[in-house]
Amino acid sequence: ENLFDRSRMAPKTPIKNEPIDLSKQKGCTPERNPITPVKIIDRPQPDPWTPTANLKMLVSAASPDMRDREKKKELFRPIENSEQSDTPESLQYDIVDDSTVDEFEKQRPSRKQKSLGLLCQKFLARYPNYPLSTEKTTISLDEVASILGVERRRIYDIVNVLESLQLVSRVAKNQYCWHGRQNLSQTLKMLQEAGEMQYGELMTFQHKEQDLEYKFGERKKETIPDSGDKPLLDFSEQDCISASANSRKDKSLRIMSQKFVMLFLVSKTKIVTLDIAAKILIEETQDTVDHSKFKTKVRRLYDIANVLTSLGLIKKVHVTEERGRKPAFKWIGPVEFSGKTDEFGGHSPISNPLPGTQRGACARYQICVTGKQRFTRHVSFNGAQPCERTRRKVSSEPNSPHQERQDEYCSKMINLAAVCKQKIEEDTGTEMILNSARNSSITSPFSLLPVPGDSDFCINPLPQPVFPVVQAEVPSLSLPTDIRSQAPHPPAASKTENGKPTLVPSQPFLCFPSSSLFMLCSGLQENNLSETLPTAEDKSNRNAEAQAAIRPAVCQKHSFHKCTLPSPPVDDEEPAAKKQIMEQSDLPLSLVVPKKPFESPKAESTQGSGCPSPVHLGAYHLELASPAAPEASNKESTKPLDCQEQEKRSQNKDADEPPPGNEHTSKENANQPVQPQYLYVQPTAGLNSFNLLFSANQAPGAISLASNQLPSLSIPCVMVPSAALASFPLVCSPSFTSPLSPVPDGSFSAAASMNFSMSSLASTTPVFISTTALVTPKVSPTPSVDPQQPAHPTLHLSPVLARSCSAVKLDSPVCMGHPVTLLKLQQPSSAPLTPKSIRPAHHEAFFKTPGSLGDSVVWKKNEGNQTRNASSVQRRLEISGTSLD
DNA sequence: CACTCCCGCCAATTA
DNA sequence: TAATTGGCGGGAGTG
Repeated sequence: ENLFDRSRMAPKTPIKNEPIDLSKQKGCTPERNPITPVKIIDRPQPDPWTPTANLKMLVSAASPDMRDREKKKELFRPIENSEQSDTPESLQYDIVDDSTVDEFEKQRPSRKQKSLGLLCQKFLARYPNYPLSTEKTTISLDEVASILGVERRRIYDIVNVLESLQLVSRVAKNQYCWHGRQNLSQTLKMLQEAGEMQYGELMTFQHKEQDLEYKFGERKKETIPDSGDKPLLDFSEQDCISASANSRKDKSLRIMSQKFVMLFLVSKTKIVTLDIAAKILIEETQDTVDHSKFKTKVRRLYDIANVLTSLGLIKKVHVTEERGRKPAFKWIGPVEFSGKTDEFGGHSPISNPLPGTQRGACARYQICVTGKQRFTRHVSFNGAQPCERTRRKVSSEPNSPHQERQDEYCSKMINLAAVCKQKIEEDTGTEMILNSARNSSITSPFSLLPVPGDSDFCINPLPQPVFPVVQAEVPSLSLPTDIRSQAPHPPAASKTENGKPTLVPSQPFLCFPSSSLFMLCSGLQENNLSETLPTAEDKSNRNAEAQAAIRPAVCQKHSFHKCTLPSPPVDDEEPAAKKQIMEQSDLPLSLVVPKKPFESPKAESTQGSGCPSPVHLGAYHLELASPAAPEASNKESTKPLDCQEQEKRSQNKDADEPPPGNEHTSKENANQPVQPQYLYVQPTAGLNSFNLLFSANQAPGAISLASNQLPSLSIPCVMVPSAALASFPLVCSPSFTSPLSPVPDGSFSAAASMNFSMSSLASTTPVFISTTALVTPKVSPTPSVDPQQPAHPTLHLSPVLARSCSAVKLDSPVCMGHPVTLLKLQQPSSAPLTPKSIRPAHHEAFFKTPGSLGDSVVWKKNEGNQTRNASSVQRRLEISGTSLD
């Protein structure tokens, strides 16, 4: 509406106003830092048009500033008027015309005219929704305040909310940078994910407020330790600035705004009543529940709601309940964030390389979970060092071997993934997946794994056993040492698709924006990590050979779809067309087929997936590679595994393994230890910071072809911020780490299902996930193996996951990051930790918030938040939870 | 009267 | 110390 009006208005508005209007509209243009445009007209009439105005004038008279403002207001009016005239239907404006202005009475700005919402509209009208990426529009608070004729205080209200959605960011003292809605979708996605973590369960029951409240109450208890106000996502952090700034009290308005939005995104009904929102927000805060607090909260919510309404994200509605009708707001903004291309387009700041570069200190994390979902986060480290470090490494190591190996692994992983997908599809049914995908609520936050929810993931059933390999081409961009170069991949990849369309017609695996995915398979179980590493390298060498084998990976369209372009950083964006293409078939992902021949070549690649992000792997890449390599390094792993085989294996293992959770224990009894496989995803442009490691092991198991059961899928994955990697060589150690545990594999598989907690992600802290405690490279043998072992001392996260994983948070809560978060995947065997674990995770869990909530209680959470988060995540992951079924 | 939510005091933060 | 930010809640406008 605004636009509409504006367009009309623009012409109309008198030149004088121009500074204002013009700038706004066209404004996209360059920064509009109009020096101080305002003055222009003003001087003119001081007369107050309304009595009130007079009073104000008098009152404020004291300060010259006020006077100016008043003047400004006057100036502003014309604009307002014009709007009105344009849109008569709209609110009632007393003022019809400038002429009318004369009359004070009429004019007297009604309260509505001064409403924050209207003010916000005016504010928004000044800036383009989708400013050119190249142009940075800066907003001067003073200027805006004067132009709009309001006090700065009001502008803060608006800006704070906008900032929470990243429509603007504060760059300096009175200066804000206008981003427009470019990132809105991403931001919303993030919030959604975060919200799911936090409120997912609650929202499930949202329709029943009572339930909600009830749950909330429960949750409250659980979460007490919660980080509290800390913003789940402190977008502001993206700006490095924030790092230091975090300190600031809490920016409640911003945080509240984010939380409020989260509630909508998580809510199935998309309707949130004010009182519930207020209660939730208050409780989280742990504030006393006193009535005054509540009232205050509600006031704030109105403020926020007004702004959001202006943004067209929500609208006011009323819900009637027994008690009567309550004010509520309905989300009318985008519900699904598939990552619209435009949104993610390179334009988006996030994708934009600049941010990264600009802020040396900040590491940016972008994760494209399912292709659809992409999570971006900027993390700021204490120093810039991390970044540099990373770079250095990258530059320093161009090693191909690792990559190659990775490729192999990747291929395996891919296969697994494919299988998993299939499974998922089978289990869940594509439709469901899609649906779920649509519902933001369903999607699991941060889960890297393909979640049933995600459409992206849809897997096509592989008629045949999965093949190990598929390789996707890696975009040149991606790795300096391009894998491709190392190993010539047969163009075949595409062929693979062609050839075996059946296999993977649409399996989407994971879509990563990043250019490359690596799958690492480690074979072994037996090797210690340390050993592994070396081996991996060795293998890497081998890889070259293997590479020959590699096939081009096929990307599934579906998966890609969602992936769309993650607007990767700048560096190399490929033309859109190209991108698309990539999506379909070439993914940046490079999947390497394991050398081993197992099986059929066909396998599939389908997955592929990747999102095309072009981009720079650069520094990260190297880092990743190195670390990954080690993991990958299992000799065994090298072999390509047949998907099926793997599955079977896994299944077998599962079966073997006592872990309670596994429902789907495979029928097959092969006891082979599963080789741990990892899928390594390089952080490409899109992913910048995140490295993902997936353990293939489980996947296979998880995915039992035979079984339709969802649960089967568990893919272990680890996300690690590149930075983290830099610091830490390996992130994940699946079971293999310990030769100790033969079982481990199984366990690992169990572990496979991963959950990420938002918090963890959010936090700068790197996350480590391992079946065994990662921390110590050496794994304690015992733990893993022993099925009977009691739960680890570590916390149990979610009931579901718990069995498979325990997350431990070393340090601080999410935001802060420094501390490393460990997620320990418990080995299945050991898993039995908690009774909970026993419970099998069901697919459903994904879709629904499990009643697990209750279970959640179990958590031990040292750290409320993370724990909590983890749990929620885990729940989602459940699916993956191999062992489960 | 219940909703809304404007207004601006004033404390916390910054510059 | 001055300026900027922004929490907060009184209380007024609306319906």
